[in-house]
Amino acid sequence: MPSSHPVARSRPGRSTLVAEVADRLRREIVTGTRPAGSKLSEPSLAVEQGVSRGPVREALRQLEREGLVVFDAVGRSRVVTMSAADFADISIVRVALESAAAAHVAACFDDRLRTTLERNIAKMEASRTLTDVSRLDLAFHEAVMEASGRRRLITTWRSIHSQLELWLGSLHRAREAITSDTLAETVRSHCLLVDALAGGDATRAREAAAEHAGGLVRWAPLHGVMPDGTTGSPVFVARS
Amino acid sequence: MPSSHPVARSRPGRSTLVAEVADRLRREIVTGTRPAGSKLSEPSLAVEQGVSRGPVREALRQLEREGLVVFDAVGRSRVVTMSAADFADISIVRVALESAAAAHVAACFDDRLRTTLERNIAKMEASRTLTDVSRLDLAFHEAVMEASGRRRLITTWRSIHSQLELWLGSLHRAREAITSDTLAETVRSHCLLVDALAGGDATRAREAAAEHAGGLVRWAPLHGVMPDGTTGSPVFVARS
DNA sequence: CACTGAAAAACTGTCAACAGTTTTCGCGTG
DNA sequence: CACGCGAAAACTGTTGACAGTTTTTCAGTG
Repeated sequence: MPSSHPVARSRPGRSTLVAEVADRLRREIVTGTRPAGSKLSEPSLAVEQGVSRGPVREALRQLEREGLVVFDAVGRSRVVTMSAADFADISIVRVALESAAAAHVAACFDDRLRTTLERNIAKMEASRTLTDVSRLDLAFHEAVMEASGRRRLITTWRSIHSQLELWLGSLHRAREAITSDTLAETVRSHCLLVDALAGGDATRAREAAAEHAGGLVRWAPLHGVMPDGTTGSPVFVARS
Repeated sequence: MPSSHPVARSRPGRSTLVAEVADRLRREIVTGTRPAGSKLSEPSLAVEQGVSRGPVREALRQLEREGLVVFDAVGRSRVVTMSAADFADISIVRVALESAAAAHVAACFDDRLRTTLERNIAKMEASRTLTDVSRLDLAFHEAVMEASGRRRLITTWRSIHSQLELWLGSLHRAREAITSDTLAETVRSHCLLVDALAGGDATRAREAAAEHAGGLVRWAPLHGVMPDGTTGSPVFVARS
């Protein structure tokens, strides 16, 4: 297993330049090396990364698509600034997509998937940092999405993937340890989801996924630390 | 009301060159002027549209994001080829997103929205071609999505918008007339959705939206005409 | 000291050109 | 006639340069 996230590189066989720039920049953004709101000028990035403006331009557009970079009306780009409201926004999309995927996965659940997921949960139990848990959580859901076999569901989910990483990362930088309570709750929640998926009932799986992802919404902002370091009350998501 | 679709142009104040190319190309693709599978070479497009390769390149990447263009492993681009399975795929995402939006819209439904939607339905009743109905249908759902006020829900929905247009367009070219039965059913379905939204019950609204969008899945492929002109049986979507 | 305004610096949009690779085409051969 | 095979054409990835515009700097002024 690779140590880096299974991030959505561009097409595999392709020229690696724009992908390299995008990967490096993505990492710098999600790790906080480039803080929210930082200016991203093409010439600076070009010399920094030792390439010309072309690839930088394309990389920035890709990161825009991933929601990590925003362009203003004049064409200038900055690292996105996310508020709790934005996180709620993202979570709505996440819940929608993961619920749909769960309903389909329930219909094609097999032992191979069970093994993958349970192995992931086992690693989660052995984790001691939020960063590790987060990485495993993302991998867990990536596996579920892929199991659904619905290509566009997956690509759409991936398009918000990085934003989740960014938000969670900003949370973790403020609070790296994880309590055994939180960990146990996380593990339990994932086990429940696996059970629901294994049950083969689409409706139950859908609801379990919604509950699971919704749990994160209720939990994450309650740490009270916004990505910009300020504290604020989370904007809430109406649950039906 | 503008005669052209309220398509997702790039940033408004921006340089219009890449947006222009993308818009023109998009129209040519969804209208079938450029059939599925057509090669799209940067130099040809550049001379055709009287610009250099740069803007063409960016426009192609944007259309890739919209799912209208695909790149192979070598970097060559073609107009996407959609199968009934792809349409089912897209519909899954659509149902997921529109259901989520409906749940949120139910909580903030007002008379302004009601007027917009009912006016749209009225125009629909007066339509005589599938093309017109489709355009109004898309506008209807765009209005609902926007009413949800969830930015990422909207942008994500927009990212599959063009693919729906492409699929429906290919269907319509094969069969331009619309029976009064189909029209009545369409209108009825939209009215039901409005009622559900107006009801203020998130769960009911969510289900109504799923039912509504799901109806299209069951209906559209049954015309039996695939975008490439062949006939085939639709791949089906498991409903929970 | 705050403020105005012009000059300078920086940045984006666009273009044309080059290098390496892939595809296409036509020719010769079995 | 089918089939390799090599040359030519075409295409993508990348670069550097130029024009127009925006932002920043800074000197001069009240």
